[in-house]
Amino acid sequence: MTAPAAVATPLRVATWNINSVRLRAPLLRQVMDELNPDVLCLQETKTPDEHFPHEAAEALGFTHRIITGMKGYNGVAVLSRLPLTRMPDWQDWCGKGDCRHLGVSVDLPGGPMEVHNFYVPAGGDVPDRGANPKFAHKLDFLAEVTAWTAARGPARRSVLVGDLNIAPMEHDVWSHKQMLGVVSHTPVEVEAMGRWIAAGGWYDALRHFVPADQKLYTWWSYRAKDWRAADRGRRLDHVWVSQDLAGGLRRHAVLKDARDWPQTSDHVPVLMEIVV
DNA sequence: ATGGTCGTACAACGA
Repeated sequence: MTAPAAVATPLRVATWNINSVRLRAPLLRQVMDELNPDVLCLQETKTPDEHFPHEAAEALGFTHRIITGMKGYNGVAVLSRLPLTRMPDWQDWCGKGDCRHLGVSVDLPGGPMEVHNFYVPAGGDVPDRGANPKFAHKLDFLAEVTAWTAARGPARRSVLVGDLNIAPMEHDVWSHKQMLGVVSHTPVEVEAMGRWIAAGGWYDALRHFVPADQKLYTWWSYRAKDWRAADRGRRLDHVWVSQDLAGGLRRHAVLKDARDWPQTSDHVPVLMEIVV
């Protein structure tokens, strides 16, 4: 007689571009109340490691934390209820030392699972490599990450989340036609993202739940008078899973109401529940 | 067609 299979408990992974972790640490309580993630990946923490609000994270049950931050810009963090190990093959993308990626291993009963937390360069305003060094940096970053991904081979027991600053599909933006020349939705960026996702054999977990013909956004500009009425959003934040985890996808949530919180980020938290 | 708002850190830059 065989032993009964272990009961699979879904893991809850969330991602949020928090746009300053020091300013918005109090909002993490609301993220926990609404989404209750086991692993929370943050981008744009904008904080040197010595000033990270560890106490606030600890108080929410995130006893394991791996962070990489710098003064004023960028910065990513992985907060977890489960033990984490930083992955050894850290890359300094484009040689800039700008704290845009953490790869961690999460200690789970069924074996370790990789979590990659990315903050891809926004790319500035002009979608021209020659005229705009920030756009060149974005494309170079994507090319480097894609080459690294291809060299590692297809992802297994892995999740990739973050602010990837690209809205690849027609209904990831409010107007495909009007956005074709706007950085985040240009064909050259969308193609670069396509090469990245193919290189890792990644699976777009949010679009597993929301059909391609339905609008799906995770970001709304601060500049709109009434962001909800205008609803000119973009899907800049992503959750990708390795093919072997696609069958374990159980539920997603895009916490749109967070966009109305007092002094909130222009991105909203996104949750994925996965049996691993 | 343009300007619109944030955060960091104190002028200007990045988004």
